[in-house]
Amino acid sequence: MGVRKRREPLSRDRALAAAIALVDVDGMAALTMRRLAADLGVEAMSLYHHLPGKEGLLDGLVDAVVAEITTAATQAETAAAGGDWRTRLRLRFLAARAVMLRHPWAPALLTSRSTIPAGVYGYYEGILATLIDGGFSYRIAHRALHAFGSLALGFAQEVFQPGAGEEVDAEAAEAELAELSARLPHLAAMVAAELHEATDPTLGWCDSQTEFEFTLDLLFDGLEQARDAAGPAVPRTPA
Amino acid sequence: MGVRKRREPLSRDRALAAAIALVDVDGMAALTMRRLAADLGVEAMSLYHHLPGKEGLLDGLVDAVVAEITTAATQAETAAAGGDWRTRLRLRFLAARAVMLRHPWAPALLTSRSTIPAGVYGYYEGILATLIDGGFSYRIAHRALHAFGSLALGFAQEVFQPGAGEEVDAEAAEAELAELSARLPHLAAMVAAELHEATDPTLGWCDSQTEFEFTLDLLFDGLEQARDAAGPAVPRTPA
DNA sequence: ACCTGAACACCGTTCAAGT
DNA sequence: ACCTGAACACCGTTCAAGT
Repeated sequence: MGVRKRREPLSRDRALAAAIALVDVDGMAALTMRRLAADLGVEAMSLYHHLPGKEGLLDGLVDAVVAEITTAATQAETAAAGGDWRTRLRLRFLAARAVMLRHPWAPALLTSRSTIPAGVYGYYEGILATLIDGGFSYRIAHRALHAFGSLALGFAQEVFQPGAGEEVDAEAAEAELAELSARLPHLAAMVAAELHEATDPTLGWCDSQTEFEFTLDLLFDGLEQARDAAGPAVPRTPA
Repeated sequence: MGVRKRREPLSRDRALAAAIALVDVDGMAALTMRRLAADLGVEAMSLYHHLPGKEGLLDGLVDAVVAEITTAATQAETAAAGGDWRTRLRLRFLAARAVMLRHPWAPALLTSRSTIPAGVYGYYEGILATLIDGGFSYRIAHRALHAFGSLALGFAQEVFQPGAGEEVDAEAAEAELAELSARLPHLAAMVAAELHEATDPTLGWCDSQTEFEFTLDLLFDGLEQARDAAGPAVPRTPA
């Protein structure tokens, strides 16, 4: 509270840390050069001495998130060293997901950038190493990377999910369901069936954690079969 | 050419059509109220009589794309009426993909919106009908929808793809590959292996169409097994 | 009713000036 | 070297005025 004291000089890292704190709380739309500067107790133009403009700031945010993912995922994988490729990748992806849950703005930002963040190459190298170690050919490992898509970075395309700002009202959900059943019978039946089994009878009935892991297993199973159908292409190094 | 003649009055549909034409050519960043108005031969403020601001304009774009997907996918599915669920869904998703290829800006826009476009409910109803007809329970069909994710709308999370603006230079690719092999051996080996088999020896060696269909098959296979493991929950209507 | 010009409150950014 | 204030060229949008 009160006047902000400026103890340490401005720096790129300090600016990025403040930017992340800002968007974590107030969202991406609140991130302006003027606002970020104000949070740092500095004038907007000072930022340009440490960051190459707004676009460079966003690149910095992406790099920071990728670094956070890499660290968390590597740590998770090494904790499971010696395990099979499935559990090692699973732990990786779930660690990445934990990072994404801390930074809800990250998926949209990551997918909006047109250039590949340099850090993801290192991240994919780790995933690839696990796959090759698991007996996959480069061909199928390559396809696996594509198949994982955003799951490898800890998030799924959530097109079918109520907006974050939308309050879920059980009564309104009930009414909407009745209206739905006439026009969209299967969708209404599905929601009704799932609501019946859910502990929390609202429209927010999708357990994204469960869905995330289910899709992961689906892909793992399929890839395992693709691997065994083709036969091992890269011989394991003798122990 | 020369002076633009204004024959028909401004309308929401005419504004949206002009907006789509604009972003198809010049990209999302070029879409401003002033620019759109100029393209329509009108003043920026006139747009507000037919659209509720910029945000409403973007919602309109989303609705238009979803409508285009729904039309194309429904048409594709009816052309395959009587086929099995896999080929019906496959044709749906590939039709949606064709729409996305026409509108490269659409994936980022779709994923950036926080509210669900109303039109997607109808689209998912169709997918769901096919799944239920294919012998799936609502439970697994629900998970299938999540597993498909953005694939159902015709696009994959392309985090691992060179930027659209980046020119691919074969010589530079070779040099980059050499640098890569020291720091990222598996990634370099994978690229080298895939380059060797590719007809077009550049860094743009990922065939996104093939990858799209591969992932689709992976998911279809997995879902089929999940269905058969659980047994049919919804009895087929007698013929 | 539909369209307009001027104006307002914001942006990101340039630039010459401070220390 | 690092920071600043004023200014510029943009935004989306409001509003009173035109027809």
